[in-house]
Amino acid sequence: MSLQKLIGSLQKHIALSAQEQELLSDFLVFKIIKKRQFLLHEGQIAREVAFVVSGCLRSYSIDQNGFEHILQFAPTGWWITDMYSFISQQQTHLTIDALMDTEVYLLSRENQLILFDKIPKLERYFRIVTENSLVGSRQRLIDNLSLTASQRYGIFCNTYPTLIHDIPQKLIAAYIGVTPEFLSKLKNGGAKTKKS
Amino acid sequence: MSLQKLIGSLQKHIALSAQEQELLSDFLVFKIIKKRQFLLHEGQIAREVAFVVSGCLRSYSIDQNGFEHILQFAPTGWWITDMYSFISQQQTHLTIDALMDTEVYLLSRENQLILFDKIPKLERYFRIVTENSLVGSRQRLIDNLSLTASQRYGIFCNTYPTLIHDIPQKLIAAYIGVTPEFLSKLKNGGAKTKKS
DNA sequence: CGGTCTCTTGACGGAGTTCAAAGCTAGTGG
DNA sequence: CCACTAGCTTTGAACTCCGTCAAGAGACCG
Repeated sequence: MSLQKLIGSLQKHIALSAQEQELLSDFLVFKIIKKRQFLLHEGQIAREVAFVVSGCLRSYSIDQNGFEHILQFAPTGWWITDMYSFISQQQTHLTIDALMDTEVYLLSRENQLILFDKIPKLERYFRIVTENSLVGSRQRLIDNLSLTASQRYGIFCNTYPTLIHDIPQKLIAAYIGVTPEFLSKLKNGGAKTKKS
Repeated sequence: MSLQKLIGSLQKHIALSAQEQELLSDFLVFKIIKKRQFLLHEGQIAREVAFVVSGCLRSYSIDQNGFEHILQFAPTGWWITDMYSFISQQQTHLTIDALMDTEVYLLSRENQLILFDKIPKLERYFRIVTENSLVGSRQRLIDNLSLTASQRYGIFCNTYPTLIHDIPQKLIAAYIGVTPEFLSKLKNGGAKTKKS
């Protein structure tokens, strides 16, 4: 059953008894999000964090000129939410939608905090997951400050090898921080040597 | 005593008994880092996380062209380390040094993990601190993808109002992601209208 | 097939960089 | 307390990377 994917992720960091797994599953909600459907819309409150069992979600913000900037892709095995809205229960500035039909388990912040008291090991698990997310976010910040668009594209290909051929190229551009036109020129016209 | 600053930060999120405070303090090391001295050098391992009691630290990476990119400033009340190296105990690519004489409490990863078992509330505290750091890091990523250098300078002034006049301008440039020359032009020559 | 969305390509423009030089500030030593 | 040096800031001109705008060429879906 698909719940095993989530349990498998947990077992990498903590050991849960059968009873604890049972208790946890009572707090989860299974949901299918069809391609192009939304899990979270700007202005709403992120009441839940989602664990992706299959498919792929993305979170992004829309700037004042209407351009999308992708914060995170979440393929199988990843957690995704707007952490700001999730922990403060204030309105989100992000949007989360599905790039393809996607199965998720949802855990509400309310239930998460209850579980932290009932099963302290779960608080440990999420502490570790959050630490790792912070490492990734900080690394991406450094990459954006230090590297050229071309180098960032290379890193994207290494980070999300399964996605490269499965999603529109304009989404990759919105992730690495360039326009779709420029990414296209990077991949094709790439060698723009001045003619001799 | 300066330990009260740290306890005060903890009490914002959790309640510690006198015994627990005592136990915690046995695991902390107080240290003074003079201006320009290093807390962490590229190639070392970040064995500790630091809580700043007074003064200010910064963490930064050096790119292949020798340019510094500042990830974080840590004035009074902030925690700082290289989270990647701290949790993996692998070699760091970051450097942490002091912008002025700075007092810190150091907590080693080893001791932190012991404390998480002895005082689960501390794991909660660091879970919350890490969640908040993640929110800040993700927001900065969005800002770097969406905003102009001028707008990012404005945000810096709001985020670190106490630092603006206390640190060299080139450090602000290295934080917002422009050259010192360009930041200078932003502040002065600012209105570069084409002559009529 | 037709329409919409995506990808490509090119000419032009602009935000930010590079390099260089000169003025300023601040720390250091006598 | 002054002098000297080293680093910081400013300013300018040339340049680069990447964005903008526009038009055409696929690619997907009903």
